[in-house]
Amino acid sequence: MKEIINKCPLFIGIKQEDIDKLLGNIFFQTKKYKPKEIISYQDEVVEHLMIVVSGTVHGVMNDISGKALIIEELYPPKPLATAFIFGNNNKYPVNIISETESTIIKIPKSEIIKMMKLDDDFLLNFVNIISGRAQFLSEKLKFLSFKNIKAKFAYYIMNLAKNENSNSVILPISQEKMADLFGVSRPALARAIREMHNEGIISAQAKHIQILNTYELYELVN
Amino acid sequence: MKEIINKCPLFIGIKQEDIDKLLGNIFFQTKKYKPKEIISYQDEVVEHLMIVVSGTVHGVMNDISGKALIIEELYPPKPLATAFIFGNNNKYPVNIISETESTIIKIPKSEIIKMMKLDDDFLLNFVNIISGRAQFLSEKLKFLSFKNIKAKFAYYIMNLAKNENSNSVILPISQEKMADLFGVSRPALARAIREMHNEGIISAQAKHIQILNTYELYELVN
DNA sequence: TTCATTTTGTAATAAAAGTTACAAATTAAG
DNA sequence: CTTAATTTGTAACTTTTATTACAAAATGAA
Repeated sequence: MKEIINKCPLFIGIKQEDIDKLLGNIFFQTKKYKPKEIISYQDEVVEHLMIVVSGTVHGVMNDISGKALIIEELYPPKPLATAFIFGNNNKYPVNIISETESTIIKIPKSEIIKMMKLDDDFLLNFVNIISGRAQFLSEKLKFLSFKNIKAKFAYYIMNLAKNENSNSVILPISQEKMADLFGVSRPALARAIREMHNEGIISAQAKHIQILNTYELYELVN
Repeated sequence: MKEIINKCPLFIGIKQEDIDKLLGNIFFQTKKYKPKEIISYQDEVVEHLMIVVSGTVHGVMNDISGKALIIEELYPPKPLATAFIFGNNNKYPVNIISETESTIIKIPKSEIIKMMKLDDDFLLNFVNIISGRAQFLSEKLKFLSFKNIKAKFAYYIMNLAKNENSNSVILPISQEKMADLFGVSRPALARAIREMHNEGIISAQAKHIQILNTYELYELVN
């Protein structure tokens, strides 16, 4: 179990002995769950930091018909709902269900604060994780908030081009996956690409995209 | 200036003398900016916590043509880009521009950590703010991922009804704001509500909504 | 190389949502 | 209570996207 815990993002960069000291100074529980057992309910107030140390755990949204929509899969040594422990709306965004037999460490909120004060690295890790989450969501939201598919694709290839520092890029994923990332249908994405091609803004040939008119591409994003 | 600072969300609940002690123990700059002066650039690495203490500051996305899209307006005593100081992608998501004459306190990253260790309430405030940000974004993202406006509205009133534990709810915000939250146009939202009303799923009269067919409402969400 | 599989290109049609504009209803302020 | 301001209801029309279906091209495995 120790090997699992010190691979947990919360303890990255902390020496084994410091982790032991940290965990020795606080109160926490280790709890086992059976397959399909509910670990916590959507909208329940989050009182603990939970870390999966064995098994698989699912974040699930249920509808009334009993159909379950798996939102997230969590494996050891992932901490759970880190960004939902504090804040003004600290409730589980989904049901948390043990998929297999699983073991979970539960650390109460008050003890987390203690840990942050005891160890600079833990503090930094914790703050980094939550911040990273906000940043990821912010980026994702930016995508969804573009007004149409052309804008999304324009933004996407502009980012690729910026990283490559070149005017021609090779799409690293299939249209299918890209459509999924953008939250649109695949033919609609293909059509958007085709139209941008026909308008002379880009030259598109399968995965090979060349930016022909940077100005117009920028215009599309807005 | 003191009165401004102790109203800052980061210092809420901290006694004036403790705030003084806190700020006395760390290094920070106070900087003045002229109207239209750029405070920091999009994609620049965030090195400081900035707090607006006078004037107005804009978060702005620029396109190549020079047109500026104001993303956010910031007034005293708002802290700036709190969720972008730490994390693995800690860059300004937008350009930060001083709209008027403005004064800004700049606290280096390392000093923030010091402050978090010096004062429990500051630590909690900071963690609460970035967590709240992640939660806000997560909620917003959930909305955007529903397949149409009816689904968004159905989910929204189901949540209200669950909290109220009743079949009839009173919308707590205007359609205008709701449309904004959903990322849709206001008339389109009004139309969706009207159609659901005509279909007998709900009864809608201004802010008063009554759920008539729970099953169909659930169906809409999926 | 050849054949099966996956990915991409395309089109027609339907559904959803945006835009604009204005009237009716509601709310807030004096 | 009256009036102004805000919010809500509605309609016509346009744009965007989804859906379905199939052909062409690219890829990969035998």
